[in-house]
Amino acid sequence: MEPLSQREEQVLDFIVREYIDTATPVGSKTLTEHCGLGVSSATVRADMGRLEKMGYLTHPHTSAGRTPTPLGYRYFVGFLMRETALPLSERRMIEHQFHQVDRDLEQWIRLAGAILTSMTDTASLVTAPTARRPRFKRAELVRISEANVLVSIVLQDGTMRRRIVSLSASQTQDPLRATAEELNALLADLTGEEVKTRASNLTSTQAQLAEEIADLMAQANLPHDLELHRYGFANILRQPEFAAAEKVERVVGILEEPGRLESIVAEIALSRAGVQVVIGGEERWPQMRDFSLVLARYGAIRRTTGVVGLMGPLRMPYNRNVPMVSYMADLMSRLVRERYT
Amino acid sequence: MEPLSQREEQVLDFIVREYIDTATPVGSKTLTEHCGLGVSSATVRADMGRLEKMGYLTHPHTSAGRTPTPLGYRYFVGFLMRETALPLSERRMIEHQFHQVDRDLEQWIRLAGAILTSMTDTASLVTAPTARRPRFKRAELVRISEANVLVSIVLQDGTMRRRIVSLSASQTQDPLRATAEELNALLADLTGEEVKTRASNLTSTQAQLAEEIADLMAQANLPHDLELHRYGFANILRQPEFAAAEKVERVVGILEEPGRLESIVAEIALSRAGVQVVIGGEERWPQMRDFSLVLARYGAIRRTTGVVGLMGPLRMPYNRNVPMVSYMADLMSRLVRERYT
DNA sequence: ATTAGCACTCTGATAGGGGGAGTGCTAATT
DNA sequence: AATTAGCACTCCCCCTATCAGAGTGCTAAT
Repeated sequence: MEPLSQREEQVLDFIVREYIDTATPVGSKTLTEHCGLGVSSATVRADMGRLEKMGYLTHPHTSAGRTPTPLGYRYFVGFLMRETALPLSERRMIEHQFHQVDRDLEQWIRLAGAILTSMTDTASLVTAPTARRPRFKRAELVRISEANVLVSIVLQDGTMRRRIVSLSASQTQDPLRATAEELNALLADLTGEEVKTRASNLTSTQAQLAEEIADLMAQANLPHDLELHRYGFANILRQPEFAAAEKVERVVGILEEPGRLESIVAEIALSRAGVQVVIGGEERWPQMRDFSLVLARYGAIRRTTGVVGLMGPLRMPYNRNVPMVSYMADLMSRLVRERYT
Repeated sequence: MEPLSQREEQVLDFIVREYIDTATPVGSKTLTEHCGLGVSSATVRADMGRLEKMGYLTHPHTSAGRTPTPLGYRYFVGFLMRETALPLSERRMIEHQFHQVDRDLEQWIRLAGAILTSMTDTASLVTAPTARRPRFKRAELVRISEANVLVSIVLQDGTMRRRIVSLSASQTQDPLRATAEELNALLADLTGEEVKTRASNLTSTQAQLAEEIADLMAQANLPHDLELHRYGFANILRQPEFAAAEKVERVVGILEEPGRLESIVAEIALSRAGVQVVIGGEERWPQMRDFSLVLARYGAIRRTTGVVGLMGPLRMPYNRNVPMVSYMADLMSRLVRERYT
């Protein structure tokens, strides 16, 4: 693939920006008129033809203007859109809102989602920060009935899990409390796998409970247990590209299928640091064909990390949304570090 | 309002059933042909006119057939649709699926939602069973950093809450554990209000923690904290009445607005026992104009109760869905009682 | 390499014209 | 008094034709 000439880049750049703005295919004439490129429409047409052959643009049909392909957007995000910092005034406004709110994780998450959604007019995604390799902190055993015990565990990152377990030997509350204390001493600060191996050395009731605990800890790491909070999906549907009914179904389908978005988000955001932009699913997630994700990890690196980001149509203002997500991730990181260390 | 004659009832009955089936307005001719009413179309037309004047039917426009109004559906549900039990074969199938699955509350909830959705082709709503007036069981204090403590509480019904609290006086883990034990002894089996009054008699750290606990318990009772699980909303959008874009937005809007559905569901289902059918929001919830809810409470009466149900378009097969929800509520009640008592 | 010019293509909006389904009314019938 | 047949009327929906507009692709000239 030969590299793009400077003018071709300018043309692509303008088409992407214009299309993001107007949602209508942009033709050679409007292009030459609106951007001060000193060439005629015919020249631009030739460039457009080449860009199309290289896969950066498409036609909806003969005789409509060009629209960017996912590849075109990717080129734009990678090479053309120089990333600018979020304006100070907006940063101030956001921080102000965080100061208004209780120092409470759940509230931060909700606020982050609400701010992202309202400032970008697309859907936002936020997870709570969790430890990469969670470590056991404490377990609590509550007798619910004859043989049934509610096992609730707290991990070092503050994550909680619970499950009702049927014990093979029934116990009253007092011995249970003793068992819990023993387990807490034995398992403190262990990872899930370590709990599991430790379990094999224990006796009946304790062994059973330890295995349940190991299982709960393993579950906490599964992507579909990520607890991905979603906000503002109605905004996506307001975009003109989702006027068609079958597109709407695709949105709702992705929204609903349990664990689908979670695993995609986990894979993307946890793979690398910095803002990740995934446009149109990139062969890896065909059901995301019509969507772009702008995600960033936040938290204390190598310890507790969460994800914030956006999901929207391909045609989204990347040059605004990327700095937005980037700033929000920084802010959340700062908050988490202040709180958890 | 004069009562309906027998033939008028038959006409209304047929129109509702036919419209539910076909989603197209039904005219006088198709009516006389398909149902063995021994009268001519002109007679039926007269009846239809009267039914329309009384508010049970509408026209989309002159010279289309009639469609039921919300009032028409309500009459149908209340007086015409005699409720039949779910066929034994289906009951068997459902129970079988519950036996396949671990005896775990979360799994039951997910399964109930999935079954309701797949067997009715509409959206389903399920909440976990919670105590009407939750009572404190145990609290756990985990030191997270200098002055911050993770307070996690378990209520008698197995509900869990957590919050990070900044203590005025910092403490190490060991005194915290002692504090927790003291609090657990002091607050055992108290309701939220009782915890609150008890808090005023305590000293600094304990008082602060007890107040946080009372606050957490109060929050657990707020409708928007209901944890309403939603399944199959994509099914609603497949219905022909939601082809229009602005209707789709209304669906997603209701789905998203935090706490909206929760409070509606709470108010309806917790008001009375038995299956509650709310058609078109009934003046009370105007944003539900286009939807019907079929909800039922389940659980151990006066103790732990949850809600199962359906949400769909007005035009839904009530004669199938009501028994469906009714059966599911019975089944869940049985499971909960087996488990929790 | 660029450009002006031109033929061609496709969309989207607009208007017109049946066909069809269904109503509402009236007068006749039972 | 209720029912019915008949008929005029209304409105939707689908199909078609038309036309302006926008944009392309090609070619020949610069």
